Amino acid sequence: MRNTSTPPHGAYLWGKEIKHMQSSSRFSVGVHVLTLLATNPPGELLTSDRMAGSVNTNPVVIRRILGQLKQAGLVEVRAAAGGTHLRRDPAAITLLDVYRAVETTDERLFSMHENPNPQCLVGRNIQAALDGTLHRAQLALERELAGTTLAQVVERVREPAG
Amino acid sequence: MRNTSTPPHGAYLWGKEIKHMQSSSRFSVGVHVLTLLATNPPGELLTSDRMAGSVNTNPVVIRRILGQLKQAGLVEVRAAAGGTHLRRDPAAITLLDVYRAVETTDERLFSMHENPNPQCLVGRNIQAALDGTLHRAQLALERELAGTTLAQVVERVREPAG
DNA sequence: CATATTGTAACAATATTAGTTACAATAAAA
DNA sequence: TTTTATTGTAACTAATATTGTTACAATATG
Repeated sequence: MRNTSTPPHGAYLWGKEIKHMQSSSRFSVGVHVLTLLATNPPGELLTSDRMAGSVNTNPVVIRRILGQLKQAGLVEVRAAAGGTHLRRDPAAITLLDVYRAVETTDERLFSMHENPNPQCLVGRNIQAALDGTLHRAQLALERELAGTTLAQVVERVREPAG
Repeated sequence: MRNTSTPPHGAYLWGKEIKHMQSSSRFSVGVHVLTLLATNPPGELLTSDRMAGSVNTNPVVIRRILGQLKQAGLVEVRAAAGGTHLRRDPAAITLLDVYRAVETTDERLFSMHENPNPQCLVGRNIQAALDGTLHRAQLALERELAGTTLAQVVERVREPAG
């Protein structure tokens, strides 16, 4: 019998201790929502119900993601007879901003098995041996996401061919 | 009521239609196992029980991953009084090989919400607008994984400081 | 004050993962 | 040939994440 009391596996880089990285559709929904806001006539607000109609989901799902985008400073949400609008120029919002805003549970791409046997050379050193590569892999991915702005997405949505 | 019959969300690039990308510890366990095999005296075999002792998990978990590594041509597994040994030089196995071998359920990093409203400009074009960036992000990550070999991991395990 | 909207709790359904037990199939060794 | 250790795999549990849903209090706008 092994691992009866300890958690089965754990996180990789950058603090927090949550288990899985479960890439969700939150990221694409987040980009969708922000694109809607960016293409909305300036000054006008959008309700979660309207946005849910475009994404084709439940308004609560939109509100949950809006809450994350709000916390990241990307949007302002007004209750009551309100709605949402962007707080930054679309050219100043990158896909990495969105990714980081919505993928809260575990920002790492790789999980590590938690309790390798320290009496074994490999078990003792495998984590440190992998750390650098996995970190670089994550950075490479984030660099790509940081290279696309919401303004560019809007442009491509407006001109699908070009 | 929306989306009552269709699956809630779907995969992104490259065929297959499975739902979540749930990055597991299978990748790190796979690398751990291969590192054990690479540091094992040549000619000798390792049993799943021995490897489970180093990883600190159940032998069946090891055998499941060995099955995937075998299918990818990285190891040869012999039943009975058997065990496992590498089928390639450690310098000819990259971390991308391992990643692809074990992350079978969904090799994509990003999922897309599946049924955006086609009557909306954004809903109609958001997928295509995101496709290129997400593809490049995935390629950037894979390029990093392809840049580290099992031989390098072995080296770092043997000399943790350098 | 009336009202539309947000924020959030609570729950169901689904999926993935790690861990576990059990056992038939297999091949090496005695 | 028999014994035996090991693999391969099915079946199950527990934990967790996610999406969708209902319900309703809080809120601010008009």
